[in-house]
Amino acid sequence: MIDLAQLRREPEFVKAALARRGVSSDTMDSILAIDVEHRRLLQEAEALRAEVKDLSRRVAEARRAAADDVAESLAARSREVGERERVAREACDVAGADLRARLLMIPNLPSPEAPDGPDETANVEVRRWWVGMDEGAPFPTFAAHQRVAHWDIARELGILDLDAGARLAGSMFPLYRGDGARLLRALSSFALDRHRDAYEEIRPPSVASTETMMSTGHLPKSADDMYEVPRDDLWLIPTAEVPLTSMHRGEILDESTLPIRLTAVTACFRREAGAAGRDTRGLLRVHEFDKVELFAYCTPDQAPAAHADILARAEAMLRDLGLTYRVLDLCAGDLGTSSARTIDLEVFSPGVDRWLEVSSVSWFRDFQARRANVRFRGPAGTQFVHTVNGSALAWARIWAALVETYHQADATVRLPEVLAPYFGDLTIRPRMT
RNA sequence: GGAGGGAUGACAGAGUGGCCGAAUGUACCGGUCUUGAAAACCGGCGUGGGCUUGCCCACCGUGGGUUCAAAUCCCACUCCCUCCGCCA
Repeated sequence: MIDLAQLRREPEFVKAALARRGVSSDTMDSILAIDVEHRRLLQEAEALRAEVKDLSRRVAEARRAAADDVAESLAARSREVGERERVAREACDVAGADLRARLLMIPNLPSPEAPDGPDETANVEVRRWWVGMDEGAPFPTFAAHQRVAHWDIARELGILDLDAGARLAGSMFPLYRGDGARLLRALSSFALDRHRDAYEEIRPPSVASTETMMSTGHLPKSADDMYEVPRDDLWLIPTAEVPLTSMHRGEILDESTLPIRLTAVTACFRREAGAAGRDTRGLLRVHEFDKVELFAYCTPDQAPAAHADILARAEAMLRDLGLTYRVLDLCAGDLGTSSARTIDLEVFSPGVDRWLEVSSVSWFRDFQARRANVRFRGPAGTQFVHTVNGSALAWARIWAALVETYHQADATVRLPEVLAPYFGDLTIRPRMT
């Protein structure tokens, strides 16, 4: 949630920032108008409330003085004022609820560093990396055997059964088998071990309450993108960011404990409601995938370094996996609701000949912390923490990129050395069954 | 799923209708004392909101209700503990 006090204090600044991501100035003006009205009603209700309290106090005094008739007349007056207070309070609550509902729909202010632009076409490519680049090698051309789509390779090797997944849950719910399943397990272990030096491993629930979903900004705006369990008022998490952000909800942290850095592997569930039929072959876009997330609660001062650390770790993993990737600085118009700045990592998957998003490293400033009410106590008093997070990494697309990149001329897949401790024999051969 | 007990400030723990936003202890911060520290003593010490910055309002798990007045009474819900049942 944006800071209402800031909106009042410097409305033109906030409007200008939000205009960069398509929020109209009229929208903000109507919020400001409701805020004025809400405060007027609040003052009215509170003044009446104070009067009721004062009268009640005098009732008690009169009772103590055994002046029962005085007490009764004071009580009668208080009843009357109380009735007016109830009316004022109701009007105030209506305005307050309206104000809050509108504020919840307002996205975060983009960071000044985020480039201008209306949508993903304006994202800025910061750099590319490929094996051998540092030694001056040109962007790879990829051999013919690398130009085979992962779904074809996977069928041949028997490591992915999309038909079975569809039978179980519908299309875009992949079922991995054999070495395909084992590869996912290896990737998660590889990532979690790698970040153990600084990030505490968490295994959170895979579902979250409506309140929890509100904290990260996924609700109310993105309800259509998530799976709901209405009977129990729960939602399947679209990312570990959701539980990790709420882990310390409502707490006041001691500054000395910051940054609190966490990592978790979870299944991530996405309905992909707006993307039906687009880029959905194979593992390009699926409803469920595993992902290792890196996350930090930090002070505003620590946030840039924490954000950079997550980006550096995600990139280092891609390099160690020997995958070709590029780094995109998301423009203001393409940022997620809660984010002030986001750097995406896209891996190049030669068989499908496209860049696939495998990580999104975001800095939310205090937007999520304000919703989740996570603060810290420092020398300057109590203030909201900053949250940052990023994937390291999303496995379905990494799986696809690995299988395509490392597809050999002999039809096997030869995985990168870095996975040896987790996968053993790095060669995936056709299943003998 | 059933029965019972509980939820109060950083923590512990009083408070069962009326100056209770809340005793007391611990922790924490400042001071006195001390060569220094400890102890002792003195003082301070929750969060958020509104405006005429001194006042007002809200917050005792959450949401309703009763009352002139609710931490306190009533109802529902959530979570924790104990026991029973079921169970990977």
